[in-house]
Amino acid sequence: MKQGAGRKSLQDYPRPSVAVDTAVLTVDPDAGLAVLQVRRPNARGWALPGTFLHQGEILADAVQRSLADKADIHGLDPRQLHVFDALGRDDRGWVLSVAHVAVVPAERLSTRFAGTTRLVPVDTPGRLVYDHAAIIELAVADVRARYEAAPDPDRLLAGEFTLRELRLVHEAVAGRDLQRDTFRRAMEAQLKATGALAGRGRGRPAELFRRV
Amino acid sequence: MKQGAGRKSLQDYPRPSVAVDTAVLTVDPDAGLAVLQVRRPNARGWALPGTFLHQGEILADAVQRSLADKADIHGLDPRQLHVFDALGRDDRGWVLSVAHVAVVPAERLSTRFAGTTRLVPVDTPGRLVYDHAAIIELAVADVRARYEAAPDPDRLLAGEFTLRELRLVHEAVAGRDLQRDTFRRAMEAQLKATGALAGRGRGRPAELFRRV
DNA sequence: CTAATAGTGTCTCTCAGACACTATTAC
DNA sequence: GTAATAGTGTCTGAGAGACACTATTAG
Repeated sequence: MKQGAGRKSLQDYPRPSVAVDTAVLTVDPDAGLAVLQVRRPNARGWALPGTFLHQGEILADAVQRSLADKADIHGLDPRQLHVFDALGRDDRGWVLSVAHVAVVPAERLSTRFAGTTRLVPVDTPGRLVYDHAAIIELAVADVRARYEAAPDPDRLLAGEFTLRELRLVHEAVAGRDLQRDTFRRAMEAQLKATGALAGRGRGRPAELFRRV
Repeated sequence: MKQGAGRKSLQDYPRPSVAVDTAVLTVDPDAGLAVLQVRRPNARGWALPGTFLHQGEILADAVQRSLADKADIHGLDPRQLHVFDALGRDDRGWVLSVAHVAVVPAERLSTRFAGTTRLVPVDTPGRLVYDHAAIIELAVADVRARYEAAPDPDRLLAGEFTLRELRLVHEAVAGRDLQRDTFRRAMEAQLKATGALAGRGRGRPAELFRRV
């Protein structure tokens, strides 16, 4: 049905609050693929970092702000996953949440607030609020799909790396071992050999590669 | 930065308007894969059907309502694609738009409002407002990916159909010819033969299949 | 009979997976 | 020398693409 008398202006409609919630994933040397959680500010338990969208702010900026505030993490490249819009999902009222995923090297998480944040393996995320378990599942599926197609698309590794280093990152993301020779042949086409050798450690020195 | 004195409540933040915009796709006998457009109500040109989210409404319901109102189309199964949140994207103010895609059989579009709607091939969508060209691209990519993996996942065909009928639908979606024998072998594993024959038309009668 | 469509046998090529071999280092 | 790691040759099996053959109908 159209409005009866004249056209409703934008201001006449009640508006939902819009929030962002982010699954910040990293490859932890101990835990493997892990997700950052923050202590809930006014309640018990843990949650994904999130915030309400401020006026005149785009979603990606809200994600960055929430992580700067809650965990002192900067320079993220968040990707949208899904809008969660169930009516009863937030007891504070009518809140839509735009779920995001961001992948950062573990070193960049070193400055995070120790008492109010934790890193948890994605397979055992613990008891979480709202739709946060579903967000983690979407985030993991997204990152795994992207890492199947390209060498370290989220730049967990710096400029040059050996195929062993690359494979260990991909194994952590995939959550399973990958075959050495098959992995090399799949990735080599998307890499550029530098000619330089890694030299450190035992065994034959490995060649260093760069992304194409 | 946290708020200085006390905790801001939900009501203290200005909120964006939230809209939905939907690319309704169909396979038209003439145009192939086509998208439904509606005349802009208070301006020139054409746009994807959309509406503002009403209070206490979920996104999928807003999509259904906008299509019932603007084109008398019912029973959609919309899927979310992306949130468009650029600040200058809507001159009516601060509006987030959640893009959706829905696929419907061409017959279901027969009741659409003739003067205020049109069906346009997805390759030549014409000049559109806002981000609507981008929404169509996302919608087409989404539907093509799903039709590569499964036989007619959006049920453009009714219960039983021949492999020829199925292939013609998939060719329209893909926008290119598909090889008859390869297509059959790929899809047959995901279908159940009924034993019945189609009988109509020239040539050897084709067997009828159902989805698994 | 011919034309048209359905269904299938089969060849080739590519590629993932797997195994094994050689190459180069530390010790 | 042994242990460890890097790099590669090669076999196998699955599957996509392509071609061609047979099968069944209308006319």
